[in-house]
Amino acid sequence: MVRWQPGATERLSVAALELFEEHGYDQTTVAEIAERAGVTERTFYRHFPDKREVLFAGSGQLADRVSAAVAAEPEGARPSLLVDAALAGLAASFPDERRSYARRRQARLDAEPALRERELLKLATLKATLVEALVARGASDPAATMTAEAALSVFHVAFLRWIGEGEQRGMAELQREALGELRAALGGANPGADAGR
Amino acid sequence: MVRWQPGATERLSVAALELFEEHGYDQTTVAEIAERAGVTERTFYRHFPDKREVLFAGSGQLADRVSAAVAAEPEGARPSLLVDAALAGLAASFPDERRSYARRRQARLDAEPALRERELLKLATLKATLVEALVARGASDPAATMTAEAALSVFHVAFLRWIGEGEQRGMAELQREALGELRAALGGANPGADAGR
DNA sequence: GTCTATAGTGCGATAGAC
DNA sequence: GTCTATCGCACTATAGAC
Repeated sequence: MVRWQPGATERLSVAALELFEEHGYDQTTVAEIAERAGVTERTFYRHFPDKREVLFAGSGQLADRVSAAVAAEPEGARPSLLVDAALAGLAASFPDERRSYARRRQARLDAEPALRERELLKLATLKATLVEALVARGASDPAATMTAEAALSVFHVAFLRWIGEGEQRGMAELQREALGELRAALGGANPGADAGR
Repeated sequence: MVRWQPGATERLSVAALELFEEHGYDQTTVAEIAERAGVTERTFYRHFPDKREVLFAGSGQLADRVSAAVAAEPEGARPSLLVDAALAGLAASFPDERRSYARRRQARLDAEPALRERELLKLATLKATLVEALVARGASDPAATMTAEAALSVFHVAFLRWIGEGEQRGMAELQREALGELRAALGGANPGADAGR
């Protein structure tokens, strides 16, 4: 007989999402999550630094993919190309199969301010990762910061639509749409911005 | 003899910032903050819903000013004018006299992830407030969201520079600079975007 | 795996302003 | 009297220390 089943991190995440849906975040104790996952409360804290983190198990991978996508572009590439690469890296992490799970998860994040805070911190961390990757590809400091701000704005808006009720389009298309809207909102047609593609 | 001195909220904020500077956020208990402010621990929680909130006492006013500034613009005004109004409302909340206090406070926010999370939540709330105000002035939904994203990006970048070491320029000028950088980062010169002023 | 500090809540009592 | 701000006490759960 095995001492413990593998995949404790995922079991804890799944158990937590279920319990949050059943009784709400506040009304769910870490002990209950651990019990449903078949581990002790102490073990929960070996896998997650705190209760909020339990719904953010995959956030590290996301940042890694963005870094890799930008790093794959040639040194000194135009910012708009780097943005495209970053957005492509993000879109790859949100295939349509995950949409249903993402909707359930997002509903919990939206319902609980404590989880929303953590989500915002993850997005900010992702933004910092992107700035770092852009600088490594030769972008200068103010441009890298504003480019990352814009890219994350586009991603976030697209993601919210992706998990919106009845939405069928994929992340890549929704990101293209949001990028166009951002350009339009800033008041210019930006002629030639996409001329290189 | 009076039973309690007025201004408990501000006393608690000041005491908290001092204690965080002296011993760090984690090593400061709510009881210590309350004691320095001359109230009990229970009273702390009547002024602030939790420990993190103690450094965000004025955040409601900020949102109110942004709302008011946008609401003062004419119905159906161009988005770029509404952005200018929103940024002007924000800049008015950061006069040079507050810069020194803002630097001390920001140093604490940067040092403590828990406080950083709350800061991000406040910024997101401010963004939502701005979206609401823009929609009330006739902006359509996608444009309002992206405009607010852009405006908050500009504000945040400008604010970080405003409290930067040795920075002398005011918020209004720094916001103009950041807005120009954002437009440049998106790849177009945006001719005519500022023609109305 | 056990123990403990402390964040945060619920409820009741109290004292002053009006 | 009502209203509001404070205090006191008991209590749970988180999270870290040992």
